[in-house]
Amino acid sequence: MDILEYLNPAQRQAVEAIDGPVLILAGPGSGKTRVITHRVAYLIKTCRVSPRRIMAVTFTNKAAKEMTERLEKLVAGSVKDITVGTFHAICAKILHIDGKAIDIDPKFVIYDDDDQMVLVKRAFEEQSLDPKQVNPSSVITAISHAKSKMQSPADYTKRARSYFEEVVGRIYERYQRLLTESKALDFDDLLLKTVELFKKQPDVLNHYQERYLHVMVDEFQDTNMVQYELVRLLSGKYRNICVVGDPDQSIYSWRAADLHNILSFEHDFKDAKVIFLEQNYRSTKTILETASHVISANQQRKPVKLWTENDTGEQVMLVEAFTEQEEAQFVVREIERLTGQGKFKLGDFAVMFRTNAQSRVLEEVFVRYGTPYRLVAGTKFYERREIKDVIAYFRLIHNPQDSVSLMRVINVPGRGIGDQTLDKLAMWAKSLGVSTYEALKILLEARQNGHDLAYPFTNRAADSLLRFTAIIEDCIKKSREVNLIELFDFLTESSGYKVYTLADQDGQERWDNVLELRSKAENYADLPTTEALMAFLENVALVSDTDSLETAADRVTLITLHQAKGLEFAVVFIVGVEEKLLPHIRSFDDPEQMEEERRIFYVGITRAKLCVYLVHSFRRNFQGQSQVNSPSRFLDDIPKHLTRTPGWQTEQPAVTTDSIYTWSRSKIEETNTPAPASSLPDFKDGDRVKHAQFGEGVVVTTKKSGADIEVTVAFKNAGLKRLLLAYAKLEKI
DNA sequence: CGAAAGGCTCTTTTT
DNA sequence: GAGCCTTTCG
Repeated sequence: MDILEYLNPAQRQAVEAIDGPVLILAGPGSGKTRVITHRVAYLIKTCRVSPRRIMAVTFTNKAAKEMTERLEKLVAGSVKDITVGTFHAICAKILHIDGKAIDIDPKFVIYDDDDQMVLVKRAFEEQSLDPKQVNPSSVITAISHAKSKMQSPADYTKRARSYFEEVVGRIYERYQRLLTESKALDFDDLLLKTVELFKKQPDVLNHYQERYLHVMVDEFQDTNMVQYELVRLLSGKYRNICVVGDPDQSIYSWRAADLHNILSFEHDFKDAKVIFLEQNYRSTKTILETASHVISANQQRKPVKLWTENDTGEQVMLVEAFTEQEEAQFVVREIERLTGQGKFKLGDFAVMFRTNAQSRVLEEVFVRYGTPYRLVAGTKFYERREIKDVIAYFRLIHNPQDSVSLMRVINVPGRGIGDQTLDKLAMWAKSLGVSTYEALKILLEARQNGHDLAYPFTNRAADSLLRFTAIIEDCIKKSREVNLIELFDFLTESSGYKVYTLADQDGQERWDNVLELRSKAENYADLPTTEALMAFLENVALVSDTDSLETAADRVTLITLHQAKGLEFAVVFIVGVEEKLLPHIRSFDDPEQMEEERRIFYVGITRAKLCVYLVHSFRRNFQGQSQVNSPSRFLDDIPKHLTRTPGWQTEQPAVTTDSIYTWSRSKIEETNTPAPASSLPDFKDGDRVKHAQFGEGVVVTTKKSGADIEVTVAFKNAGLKRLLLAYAKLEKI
């Protein structure tokens, strides 16, 4: 097979440019992944580079997985030797092996954002700070951004200029100490410590530089400063670094991603070859043109000229719904209509939204209509309580210093260990100058040896603590004797967790989840248990289960715009294309954020191959309260000739007065063919009526409107509405 | 100590 | 509307 076959000239150039730094600017649908995978294949097959000496870094696990799968088809036997993974996974591996050189215990655990929150709140408490005055999650964000910029707590504090920053500095410092005490690293630390390792230990760096002759980075526009520093260090020796990105698809600035890294790259590697991939193979001309108009309104960007040989295709459909229910209903019905014509199957459709909260209504309506769907990242497996509990037990066995896990499970199932006891235990441990778990062990040993020991809690509390400690100690002992699965079973039995879970209302379901975790652990049963435990814990920390979404089933995909990046669908619905939602309200006072919102919208549009529906709703429930949203400003950037609206919509444009809703388009509610007006019951002023949605009310006025009759009704609960009889299904009562 | 109820805030995107 | 926290009561 010729690796260069079927590549266009620019793609081919990108594949063949293997010496020295390369920057590939790849528009949506331009065959980016194809270029990377073929480049790897070219290196291995044509240039005879050992697969061991190639690293391909991705941003998400999903991307890593896809790359592996596609490489499988090109260089089957070699795939296992290529280093393919996310920044975080690769760094975790490096730190497990070489972290000792900068005092990182190989038994470190990885803290996710929940764990982070626990520590930050603990830091708040210790500093007597009120979480209501300073928002802990904004502190976490600030800490994360500081880490992304490689600022230590001291660095940060030095620069603190406001009260908030001063608080962040204090919390950051304490938080970091708590992490160290727990022998834990957060996500940012994985990157930061690896950079630190490389900088402080030149021989370690040298080893990795020697090994990785070729380094490739996907989604480069999403890298932050640490990540960029990391690849810069790694490729510092041979300088065979190839980064692929698209500044217009940079949508992760909130995670400190910095699209300026692309500029820095050109600056740091002045001899870099720059290759543009501009031919789009995915979308129709209309879709590509629409997307180009949307993104062109951004000021902070270089103009690019995307083009395609694909058909012109259909116009983009602009739809206004009344409520989010109607919005969802329109989507489902349209999908039904299109699949009914036999042109599409359900798997061809995606419904995209800005915020996860929007998915609920969609789900409800999909369920009501019986339309199969898959919700990407609904309730995540690893976020379930029972899963987190069991993992916490394992983390504790692996690393008893892990205070977050200890506190999580010490009283789960209930052992009569309450806040009082825990407070006293913490104080006691502090006075002894040991960690909480060490204090527990001291207690256990004293009891076993019959020593007297002064402790500040009651004997009953001490007994409870000892029972717990004995369980963990037993598990630790067991972990030296049995494999991971046997340990799993021993743990869930001896801790009482199995009985505790099954006793619950939906206990069977929760226990089934635990068993699913157990089946994941089976992958590690052949390894020595200590090693297995480490690999298992690393995997559950870094791999979210959205990454392993089955795509085989023929279902409609419900997905956030962020998660949709990198995917493609025949037909794309973007819902909630409204001010305050897309652009999101949080971006209103920041032009840079606003540009990012536009890029998010751009990413959504460019996912579509054939059709795009942009749907907004006149009214939407937000925090229980209904609010009126106007169509997104981004829609103004789309030339009219590229769009159309559904027939029913142009007949009766929405009219609003005094912020009172005046005209319902509930026609999509029940029937597409309204009953003839003549057969409608007559309503006159004062009639009491009932409406499916609005409830009971009284007719205020009636008036002829074309073939139909418009009735204004004062509803008891929903206020004044003007309704068309043909559609509104009013009942006399 | 723990369960239950009530009150509060806050809602972007995720490795 | 949900999740989190605090309060209250047994």
